[in-house]
Amino acid sequence: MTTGADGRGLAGFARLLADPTRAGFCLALLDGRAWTAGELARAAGVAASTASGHLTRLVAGGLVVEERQGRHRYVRLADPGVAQLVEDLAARAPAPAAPPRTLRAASAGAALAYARTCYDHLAGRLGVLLHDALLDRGVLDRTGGLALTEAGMSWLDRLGVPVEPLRGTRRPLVRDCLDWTERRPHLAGAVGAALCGRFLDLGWTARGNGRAVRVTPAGRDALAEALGLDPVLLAAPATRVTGPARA
Amino acid sequence: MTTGADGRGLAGFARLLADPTRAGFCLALLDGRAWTAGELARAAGVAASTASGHLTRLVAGGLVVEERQGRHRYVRLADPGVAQLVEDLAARAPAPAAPPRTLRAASAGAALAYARTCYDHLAGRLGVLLHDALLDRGVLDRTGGLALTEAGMSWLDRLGVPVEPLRGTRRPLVRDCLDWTERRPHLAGAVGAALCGRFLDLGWTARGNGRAVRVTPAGRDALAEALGLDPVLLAAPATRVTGPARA
DNA sequence: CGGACCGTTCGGCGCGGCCCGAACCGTGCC
DNA sequence: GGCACGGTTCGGGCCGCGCCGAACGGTCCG
Repeated sequence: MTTGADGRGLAGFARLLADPTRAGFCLALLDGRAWTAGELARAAGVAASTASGHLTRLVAGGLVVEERQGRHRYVRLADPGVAQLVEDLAARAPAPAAPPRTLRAASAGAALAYARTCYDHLAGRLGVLLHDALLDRGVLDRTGGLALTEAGMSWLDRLGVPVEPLRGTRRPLVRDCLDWTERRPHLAGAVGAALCGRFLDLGWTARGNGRAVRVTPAGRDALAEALGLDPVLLAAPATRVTGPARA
Repeated sequence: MTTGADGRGLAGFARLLADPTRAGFCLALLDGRAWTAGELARAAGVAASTASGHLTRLVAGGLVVEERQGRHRYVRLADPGVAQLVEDLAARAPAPAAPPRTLRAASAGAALAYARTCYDHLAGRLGVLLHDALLDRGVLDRTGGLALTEAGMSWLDRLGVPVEPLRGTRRPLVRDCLDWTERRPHLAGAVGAALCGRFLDLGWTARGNGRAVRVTPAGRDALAEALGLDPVLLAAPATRVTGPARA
């Protein structure tokens, strides 16, 4: 019943994340997509055989689920709870001693700081902007905990995101998620995920490389309209020089 | 900024919990109290020298803070966030293969299943009962996320738990915490912690061994009154052999 | 002042697990 | 059919680290 009065269960579970390679896998999977075993191996810089073993352990431990298609082994985080766990742990982990910032990392960082997915919802400046706008519009309410208002439910409905189907799950409708780059909360939970998906479906946003997200030209005006914001606020990140990142 | 694109930071942090002894320390510290190094060593069944090294690592990693008094080294979890992290991880960890239930563990388990602290708030049947009663009384509201109502704030005020001082912190006022034994949510967050402390201050509850909590005779009537419940519901755990099967 | 007690440091031992390369299997494509 | 490719399995090497006991230092107390 209680999951082990001694620490063996907890330790065994934590050990899954206690290896740099496995931890790197999980961080990569935070983009919410399914990766193949080989992609993860290359991204982590280990041999395919090594990656294979790690994935088997992660699957056995319930952190990750796999789906075999032909000769590929697709793998993704088991559920949003796992994603949150990884985020929480990573947020507390001290930065690994003088991160060797390459130029590429820095410019990728700029795109990520502007907008990215946090597992399955929006993060970065865009995520925080969304969160703030929803508070301003009365979609969310914060007197005594974060909650979705009545007005918010019809707002979502008009956007094509009916709330009722989201209720069934054990997942909270709305939840705070502390933004790494902004150090302020953005919107997570079932509604946060549904909104992120809806924006992609509508073509208001599109995925960039990795976890990066960009706002499409059409999305810029539509989002501003829906949120009651000035479109200027949704301008792309500063590195306009090279044009928007490739889709 | 982002805490390490590679997994080294995360892995190093997770490794703190990846050892059964250190994990056991953290689980013990979930009672919210400060333990001495020796107490933890005995509880975990390791030599004092071993425990000393582990504690040094936990402190360096920020999971635990220490306070030296004379020849004692007192240690406790660094903050509620760490406690939540440990709880979340432990809840996901699979039970460690055939837990050797001793008689003593079983009877201690009964007390714990009735009422215990979950770091700094109430858990167990009592914690879930509290949570449900607060929903019934309209102190909490669950339409669209867990939130504290206006009525709830004045209810807390009458109880001697002013809400305003709780707002300053980054901690959410109210938060769900999944109960290990009941498999249903109980109340965590700043309000959950304040209530737990207030009940102890008022003498309505008292600490037992470890994380166990009991309701005092006076507290039984006072709690029932405050929550609008039948005092019978607050009866002690089933020393009464065939109590209702614990859900 | 001397003894009891708590905690730390150090040396040494042994296990576990992380890594790779090589060989093998199955799938998909030309 | 034959080749390219993704993934897995196996064996071997290596390093990290968790454990203990012994010795030492600091604190409290009689």
